[in-house]
Amino acid sequence: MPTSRDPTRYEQQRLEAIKAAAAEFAEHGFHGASTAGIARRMGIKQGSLYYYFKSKDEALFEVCMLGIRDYVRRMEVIAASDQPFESRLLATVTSHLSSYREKNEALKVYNTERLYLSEEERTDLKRQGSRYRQLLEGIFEEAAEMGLLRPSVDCHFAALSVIGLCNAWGELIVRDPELNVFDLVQQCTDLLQHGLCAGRQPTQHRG
Amino acid sequence: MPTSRDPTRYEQQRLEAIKAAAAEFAEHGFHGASTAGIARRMGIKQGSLYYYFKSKDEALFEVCMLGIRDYVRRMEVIAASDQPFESRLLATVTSHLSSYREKNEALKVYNTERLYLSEEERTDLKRQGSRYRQLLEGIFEEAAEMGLLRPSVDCHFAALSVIGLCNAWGELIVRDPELNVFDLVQQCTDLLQHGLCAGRQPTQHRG
DNA sequence: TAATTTTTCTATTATTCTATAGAATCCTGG
DNA sequence: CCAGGATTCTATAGAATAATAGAAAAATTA
Repeated sequence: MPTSRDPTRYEQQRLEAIKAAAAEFAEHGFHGASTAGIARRMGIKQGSLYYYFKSKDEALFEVCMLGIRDYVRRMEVIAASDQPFESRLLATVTSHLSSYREKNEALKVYNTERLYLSEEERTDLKRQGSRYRQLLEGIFEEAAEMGLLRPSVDCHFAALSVIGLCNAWGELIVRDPELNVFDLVQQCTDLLQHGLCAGRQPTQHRG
Repeated sequence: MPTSRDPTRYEQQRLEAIKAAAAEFAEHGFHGASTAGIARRMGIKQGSLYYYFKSKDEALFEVCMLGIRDYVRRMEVIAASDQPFESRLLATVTSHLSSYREKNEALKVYNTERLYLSEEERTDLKRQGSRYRQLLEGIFEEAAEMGLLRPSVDCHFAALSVIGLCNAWGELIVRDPELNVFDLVQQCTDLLQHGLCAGRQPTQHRG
């Protein structure tokens, strides 16, 4: 007997279904994927899937949610920490790229397929995505106030560039299992650091 | 009567068909797009499309080819020019981002849908894509030899990062018509320049 | 204008796939 | 073992859509 807050078998299986859907959507895209394929990955029949999902759309929504949830959560932690800017940037890139190596197909699906959801379904997701960006942007703003960034750098631009660069490498990581994520994290962080930060001397420039 | 090398009406219309397919694939993805939708954009009926394409797959292939052809061509020009490194980097970013603003939906389709093509069809495209990357990598290698890059920077990584960053911003450019591409080009180039290049003093280091 | 070629249309086939309904099976507690 | 609920299966309805064939229309040439 499961105690009051163990996951039900239903809940467990539903999670399996979401993961199976994530894999299928990541491989074939939402429209190219079939419910039969998802079911096959779970070892059940196509019709049985509808015990866990109301529709294929709902499956996509759940996959996207799964993809972004942890991702945002980790950023919450990084943003809330009192580490210096450089460490936070490193942590952000590490978290982001590791997500992809951990076969987080759901994150890839979130990135590439979410726009096929209905307007309403997307607003929920947008909240999460925006939160991520804002947290990251906040980190840059703090750094900017401390004079750590070059004055010409726009924080909004910086945040989106970090996300964009990491997603681009993420796609490559998913496709090529040989890629060394550790090296990549170093190189990306290095690129961003030099690209965004002021030189060695903190440029104690004050208007 | 068209002279010996004017485009035939057939060729013109076929190009229209490819563009219509590009728009449809860009909006709905390859599998989500319908041949009826492509035909509607051209103002013809669904069945008539097959006068120009053997199959939907062929349409995708042609769209991808259209997307990457000019793109590579422009890089050929940039790579062959004798301008200094900084100008070439700027030109690369400008060319890349402008492609997206010019509603080059085909390039977006190339980026996101090409993996749904058959193995053989993809090899043709891969040649083009690799060429682009190699040309860009070559530019970085030249710069490295001249000591313009920080020694820790890997040229392969640099090239892929430029492409990745530009594609990421490209997606945003396509979705948001308000975005000022000119500003963006500046900011991206700035980020890359500082991120990859050695400091002001060209580090006249010689082994 | 008549003949011929090019282009488009209509109608249809064949297939695929989502979603549903109800039967069958499995599991659990009594 | 039995009863009742949870889970999965089979079968199918219903819709969408890629691709084909042959007729029709439009354009071109003689």
